[in-house]
Amino acid sequence: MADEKVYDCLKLENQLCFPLYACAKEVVRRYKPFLDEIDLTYTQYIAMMVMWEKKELSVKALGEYLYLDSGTLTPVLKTLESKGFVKRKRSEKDERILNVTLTADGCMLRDKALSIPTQMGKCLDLDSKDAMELYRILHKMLAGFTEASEY
Amino acid sequence: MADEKVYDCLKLENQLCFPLYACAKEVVRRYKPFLDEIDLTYTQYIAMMVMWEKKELSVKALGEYLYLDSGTLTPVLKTLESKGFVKRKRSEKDERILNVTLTADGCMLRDKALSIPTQMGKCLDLDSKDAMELYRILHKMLAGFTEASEY
DNA sequence: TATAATTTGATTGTGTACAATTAAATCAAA
DNA sequence: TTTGATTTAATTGTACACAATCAAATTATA
Repeated sequence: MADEKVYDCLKLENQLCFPLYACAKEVVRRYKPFLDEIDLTYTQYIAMMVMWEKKELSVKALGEYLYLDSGTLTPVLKTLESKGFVKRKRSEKDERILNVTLTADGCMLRDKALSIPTQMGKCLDLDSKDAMELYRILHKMLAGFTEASEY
Repeated sequence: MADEKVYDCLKLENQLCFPLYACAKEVVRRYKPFLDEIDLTYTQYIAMMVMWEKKELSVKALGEYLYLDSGTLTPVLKTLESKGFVKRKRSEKDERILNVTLTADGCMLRDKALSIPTQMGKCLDLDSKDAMELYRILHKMLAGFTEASEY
């Protein structure tokens, strides 16, 4: 009686959220040895990815790309600035806006990071069909989230 | 020249890890309003899921289910104990082992949690085919991880 | 133009995550 | 059986993550 079927929906193995949560953590953990070599944490790495692409960006815009708020980004960006990879500067037109720009050192770091995606790909060993499916489904979910939060 | 194709592999949109990381965070965030009602955080919730099923467990065994180490679990379990949902007690046979047991209050919480999986399911709005695919791929990845870390 | 509302980051506090170290207990080998 | 290795949690330190609040600047409105 203690293990009635009513409770099956609360079993860890029947959750979709849990493998998502656990996988995300494990993947970030697998990144660590590679990211250590370029002195970045995972959060710093994805922030740099956007910086490499955009060169200059406000904290707000960066946060929208990364799904992170200023409470998380402020310390991350301060660390990246102390490492000399980005500069933080208030906009002259609107002092509420803080613009983040890539430095020469930050730009050079891009070349050091080039090998990381391939190395990670190997260590996940997911066949390309599954990888594409996973990519598709996750982006579908994310799209649903941004849609739902804008009313 | 600044945006050569060599760097495409470092674009955020070409990563598989990033939507995984972002989705996991968003899903946990979506849980919050529901979990607030039973005074649990997400980590506490998944710990309770295992406790509801197993009734009694060592910290180590719990950590293996959740992919979490004692550095994370110790404070989580102390909080759950302070809320009266679990008891922590050293094993008499082997004092290195700390056994966690479900209390009557902890057991009762299970009924309050019953509606959460359904409510979350609605708010993710993923069709069942995609949900099954996602479940399959994530578990495949997790299996690959545990395999790779046992040598 | 005052005043109110909004935008934007920063700050604060709580709660994970995890590596590295410590400490205690148990187990294994010579 | 004593020493050495292993197991198991706890502790410490660093780094997110996010809700809530604050503060400053800008924009909109009466």
